Amino acid sequence: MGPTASGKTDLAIEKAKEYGSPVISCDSRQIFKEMTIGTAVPDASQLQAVKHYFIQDHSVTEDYTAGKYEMEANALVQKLFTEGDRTLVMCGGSGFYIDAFCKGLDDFPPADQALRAELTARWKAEGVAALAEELRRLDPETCEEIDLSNGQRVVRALEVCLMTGRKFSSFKTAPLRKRDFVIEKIGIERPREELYRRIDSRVLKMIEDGLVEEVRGLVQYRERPALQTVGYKEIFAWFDYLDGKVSTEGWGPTSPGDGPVTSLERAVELIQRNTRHYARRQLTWWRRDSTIKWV
RNA sequence: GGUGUCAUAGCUCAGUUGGUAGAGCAAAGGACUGAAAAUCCUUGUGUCCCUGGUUCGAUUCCCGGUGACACCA
Repeated sequence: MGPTASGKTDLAIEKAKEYGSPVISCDSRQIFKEMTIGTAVPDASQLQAVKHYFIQDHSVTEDYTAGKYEMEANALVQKLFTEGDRTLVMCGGSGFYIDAFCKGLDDFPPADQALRAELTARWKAEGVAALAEELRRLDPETCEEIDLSNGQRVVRALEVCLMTGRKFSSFKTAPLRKRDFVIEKIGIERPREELYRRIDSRVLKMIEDGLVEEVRGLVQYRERPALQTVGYKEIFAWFDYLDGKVSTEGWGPTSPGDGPVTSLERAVELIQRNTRHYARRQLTWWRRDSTIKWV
């Protein structure tokens, strides 16, 4: 594991060759087959060098989730282990997915998309406070735990309460799943300045490689969760500007204070900045995990 | 060369009827149980361009300087 642009792909392939293992990707965006340049999937020669799993094998039209990944990845790993006593290499930057794989999620029900859409619409129209109030009636314990200004969290908690007739908090009691294999976590660490330089130049490279064209081909899917992704949402916002649409509906393409994306140069700046923000969030996630060996 | 305007946080700027100042962005830290590259929370002392003057007190008013911009020659 490691923040974006830290060099995970190369290290993973090197290690996979060393152990005679495939690479099991643990990346919430490289899993989508329609996204290539903006997610920095391994290139053709890298994919040829070592067998990869969970790289571009689901469609952006699917609602892929950490829960699905936990099940699919564990099933795969069980199968690979039965084929021999071996060391397997997993590689990725999605902290939530990594934890779902390593520690498991409790038995929360998956989302009801219709209900979620309804609640999300209410969040946008009435504000989080209205939903938080309703959640307080149904599940006061959860209200004490989660950040009530976080719309996504409130929507999910409320969604589970309404779907099941049970409190969201009542699902949270199960002990962590035990895995019958040993996990060794290795994280790539780089000086912040160097990481940021790598991010900036990689974004430039993506543009050179044709990111804009890739994004243009995906406009029909822009509302899908998969496309709420750094590198895509900023270019969608630029397209909006070109089309004369200053305001954007639904998912925010950029922060409210950013203003309209008036040029490709501006889009690139925002992608670079948002990627740096993402890298910081990754590092924050991992900082509490003392079992990671940083190299 | 002349006239005018401006000079405040890394950036863009607000403000102080004279009592040493605050927003957005950046940056840093944090949260995270099926949207997670998502979503959300916290953190703002800086020679208020420099010199001198007026004043109990100047970043604020005045003189001069420097720089930027605009207009006129």
